[in-house]
Amino acid sequence: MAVQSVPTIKEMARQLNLSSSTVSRALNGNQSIGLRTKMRVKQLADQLSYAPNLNAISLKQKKTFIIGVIVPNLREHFFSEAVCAIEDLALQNKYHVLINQSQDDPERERQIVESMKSLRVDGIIASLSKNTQSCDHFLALRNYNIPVVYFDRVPNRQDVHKVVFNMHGGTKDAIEHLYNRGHRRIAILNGPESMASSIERTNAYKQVMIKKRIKIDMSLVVSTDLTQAGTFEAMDNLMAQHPRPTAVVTMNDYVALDVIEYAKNTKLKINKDLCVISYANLPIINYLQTPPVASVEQYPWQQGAKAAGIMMDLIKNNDSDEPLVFQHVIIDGKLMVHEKKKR
Amino acid sequence: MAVQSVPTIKEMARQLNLSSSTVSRALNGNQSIGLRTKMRVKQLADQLSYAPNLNAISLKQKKTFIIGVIVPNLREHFFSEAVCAIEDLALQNKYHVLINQSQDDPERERQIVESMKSLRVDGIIASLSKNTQSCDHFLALRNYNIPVVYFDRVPNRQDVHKVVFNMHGGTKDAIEHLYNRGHRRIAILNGPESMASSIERTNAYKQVMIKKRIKIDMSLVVSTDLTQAGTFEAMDNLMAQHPRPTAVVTMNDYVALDVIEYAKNTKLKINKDLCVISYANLPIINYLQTPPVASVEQYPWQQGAKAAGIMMDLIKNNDSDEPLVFQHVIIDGKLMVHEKKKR
DNA sequence: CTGTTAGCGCGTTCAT
DNA sequence: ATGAACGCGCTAACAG
Repeated sequence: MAVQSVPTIKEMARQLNLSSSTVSRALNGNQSIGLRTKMRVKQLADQLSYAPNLNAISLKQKKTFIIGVIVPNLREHFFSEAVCAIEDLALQNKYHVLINQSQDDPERERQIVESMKSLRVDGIIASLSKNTQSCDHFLALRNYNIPVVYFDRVPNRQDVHKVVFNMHGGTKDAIEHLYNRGHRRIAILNGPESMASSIERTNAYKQVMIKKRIKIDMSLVVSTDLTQAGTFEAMDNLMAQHPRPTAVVTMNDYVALDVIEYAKNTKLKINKDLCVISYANLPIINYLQTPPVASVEQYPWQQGAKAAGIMMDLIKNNDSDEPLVFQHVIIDGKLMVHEKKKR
Repeated sequence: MAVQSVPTIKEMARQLNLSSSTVSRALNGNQSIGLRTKMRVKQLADQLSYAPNLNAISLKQKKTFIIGVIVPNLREHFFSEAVCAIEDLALQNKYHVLINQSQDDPERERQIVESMKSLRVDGIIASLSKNTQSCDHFLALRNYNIPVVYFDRVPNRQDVHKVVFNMHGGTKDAIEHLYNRGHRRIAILNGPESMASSIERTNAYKQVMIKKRIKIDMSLVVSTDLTQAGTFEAMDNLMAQHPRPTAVVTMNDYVALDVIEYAKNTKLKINKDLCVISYANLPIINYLQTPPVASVEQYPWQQGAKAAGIMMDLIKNNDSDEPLVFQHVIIDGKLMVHEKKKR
């Protein structure tokens, strides 16, 4: 058998003795094509399982119908959930989705942005890597009119579109919940200090403490690298204090798991000796013997969906002359109390 | 400010009073370009943060440098891990990765394949959706010379490249481990009957039973839809038997979690009244009060890496005339026993 | 109704 | 050392 050349419009035109534009029109449902011709073309296309070459179409239309998505990683439930939402919405709008993980490496993030620029994606939805300082690589996309919508981990500037979680409100709720349960010495287990979420948690903490007229003790607010070892070390330091904290608010459920593990190892009773509240509300929390007393739900699906929605609007109005307004959306959390199940 | 046109070779040529071919050559490090010109071009490119249009290049070279990846979902640790490996290997080889989730929906899987075909990806790495019966949509890719490598959930045919887990061996190990601990009535909680893994587990089960001269009781081998409700129902039926099973091998860790939850609800002591072994070896297992006694590690990273490796070979030798040999790689599992930690 | 032509951005001859 | 011309697959403007 001779090497089969890949099906193109031109190739089909040759086989059917037509011009390539006729074939093109037939496939695209143009009115002015004879029914008979249309049928012949469609049948052949079917038989060859023809698929139009999007590269060629993109080149001509200056649109790729691809949305790039950059997230730190997909292992975290938060991001895989957000990505699901984005993928769903994009597919509904006939867009393709190009997902890449920065692995929290700024250099890798740069490369990904560069590669998406080369691919001429129609837009990028991104959550910054943990250590990203500058976002020049994202700003350079403006030369190519590629809009960017950030979510969750966003740059600290006004001239961008972003969807953020209301960390201040969530933390306030968490700490007040603990206060209402009688806790006065409450610790915070933050991520790296450079992360915006760490800073906001600390601010919210201070604010509640002031409101409740409790003396602020900054030795109760600690940063970790989010590893288990880091958490154990931080807990060692916290529990060595006098009086020791009776409650701790952790950066996320993964850290909370490590705190619970730490408690197990040191014979502390979770939610009795040490009360835990975290962020995220992972499904597995429900399978734990001693879950945190509560989690601040961050609604990853909604965050992703909102970001994707903004992106769709931006893309669809990209040629209008409306003055560009930067979208800043804030998603409120909700304190989910994990009641002990009874049967 | 006038609307800035996007940087292209042509545009830069205009600004520099050069021809586009000169600019092209300068950017690609062609020897025959004057140093001075080369510098001028590179500087302008830098200033405009020029990025070559991959669509144009793909059109010409008939290569997109994109690898498509199709997985049922990214929520499962197994798949996100495998995807990480693929992404890493691809990036090392200067390939882009296009990840999509079928959400276990065969129709959506079809659409994704179609869209990747249109994008002219250089190859597809796929794990089939739970309910996919026919893989015609994948076979149609041959018209476009797009190679496919399957992993984990693979089609049951010889004329494809695939990386599979040695389910037979893993299950044998699991059941013999249970046998050695004294269990004689061992149940299997399979996924849908159509899944190859379910069938293989059943076969391995029968084989061990025969070898150990235990009468096979097929009422101990049940299928579920993998939901919590399905698992609870299946467990109700199993535990109603006389004598009831003392051990159960579950499809994966997620099902195992539900079995443990079921046990909690019905006051069964895990690994005492009911011994559990599952597949996957999720990180969270280590945080459970009563983890399964063992898990069959399936090495998702290796599976992904192997599939990506095969794909790279296929792509690089795509124009050679070597007779095409279909790669069938089998990854062996390992029974990981979860010892109780002591401190 | 259908064919011809041109051009999207790029790399690659072939000239000069 | 540089420019002109061509073509990848496709659509759209213009012709008939």
